[in-house]
Amino acid sequence: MNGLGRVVQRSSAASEPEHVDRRRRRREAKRAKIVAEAWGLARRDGLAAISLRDLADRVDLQQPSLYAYFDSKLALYDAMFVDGYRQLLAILARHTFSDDPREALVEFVELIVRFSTEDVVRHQLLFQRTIPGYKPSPEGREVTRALLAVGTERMVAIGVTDYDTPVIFTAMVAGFAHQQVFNDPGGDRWLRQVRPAMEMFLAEVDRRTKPRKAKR
Amino acid sequence: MNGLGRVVQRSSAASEPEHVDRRRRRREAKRAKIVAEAWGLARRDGLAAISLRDLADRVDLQQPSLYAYFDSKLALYDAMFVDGYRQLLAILARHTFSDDPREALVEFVELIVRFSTEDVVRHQLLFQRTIPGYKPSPEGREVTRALLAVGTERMVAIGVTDYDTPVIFTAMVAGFAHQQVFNDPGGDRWLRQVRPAMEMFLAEVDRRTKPRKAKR
DNA sequence: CCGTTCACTGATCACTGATAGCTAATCTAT
DNA sequence: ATAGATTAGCTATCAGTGATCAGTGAACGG
Repeated sequence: MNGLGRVVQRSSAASEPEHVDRRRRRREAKRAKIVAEAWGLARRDGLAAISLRDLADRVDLQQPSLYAYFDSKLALYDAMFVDGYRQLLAILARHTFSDDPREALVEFVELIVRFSTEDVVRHQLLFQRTIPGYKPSPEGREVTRALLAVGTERMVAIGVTDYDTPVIFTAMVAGFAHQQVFNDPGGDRWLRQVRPAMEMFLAEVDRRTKPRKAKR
Repeated sequence: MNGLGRVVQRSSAASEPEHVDRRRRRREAKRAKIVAEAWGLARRDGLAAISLRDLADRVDLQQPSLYAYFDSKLALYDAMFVDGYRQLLAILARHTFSDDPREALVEFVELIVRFSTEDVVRHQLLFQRTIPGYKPSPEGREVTRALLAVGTERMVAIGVTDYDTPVIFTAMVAGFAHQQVFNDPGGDRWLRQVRPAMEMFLAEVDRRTKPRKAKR
């Protein structure tokens, strides 16, 4: 090691001295803390009722300091949006799906419905366009695309290759999640019907994929 | 007619002189005007972004005067809620459904999906819990109950009598409306799949209502 | 040790929904 | 016709909101 160890470090990753990295890490951690507290506030007061002053209090800052972490309130919502989708994607990635693709499909839908009921405001932000000026950022669009990919994977697994069938499928998933969240918050009235509904859907898929007599 | 015509009128409807009625009518008309302008503002700026000052300008009032017509902003949202459901109920009442109850079911769902896409913010207010403190008033709950009654009627018409099948049905209606509104605002990607989806649903209903061999 | 960047603050702005107190105009009853 | 009451609207003001700006002190770099 020569006289200035960190100079060597820096040369390895062009203009990235270690303490700068540490600072960035601290900053990222605080950003995450803010987002986490924002979820808490949203659950308490409603998604659209988050107050930046309340939020600042919770993370030991003054209100204007939040603007060092987020360009605007909408940017905060966007961070929450991305965070929420990452939570769902993590759950899906963690889950070990059944080998039977039909069973796996049921599990997939049930996971999404359960995820939605776990946190109403999260469901609102992720699946409904409720905040007036908000449009997902490129990063936001990427996580939604990632979820779509997981869904497409499940469609392919049951042999769906056409364009129309997934349209019906997504409507059903959205509908069950929505109804469970808003019409039976604490219960499982719609969740319990996911399986029979998916069996109905799979019967339809069978009818479509093999038009006439074929055993499988 | 005697000397004081309106005195006679008054006696006819116990403590309701005609000019009082006229005042009430004027007041009711202004209330309706306010609600109508509020819809316009909501469509322009977003449902949660309605400003009472903007709204007051549109109906030639000062902002505090709105409180003579609505106790609070939430009360305004409630009036819009009731108004929106009445619009939908009117459409359903006006429509002459097919004699074939299965065809009528398709029409029913398509009407609702079309209604939703006609006005995104109306769909938001009616079918999603998006305004933080808002809970429908008794009047609001009544119009939702009225819509439920129409749906139940359609279920009965196709021979559904159990408890679970309508749960699936409502999820599908909600899902198609939601997806059409938010994932294909101008188009008809989900609307076009309502019919095949309903045929799938009706096949399932057949399976459930006549378990084994029966022709019909 | 000097200069720069970072993290944060206090003051302030325009705007929001809501309330209080007032003023005409309109209607009621004598 | 006129005193009293009700209605419909106003101005002024409140606390709270998101956003902006100039400034401060500490940490870091050469």
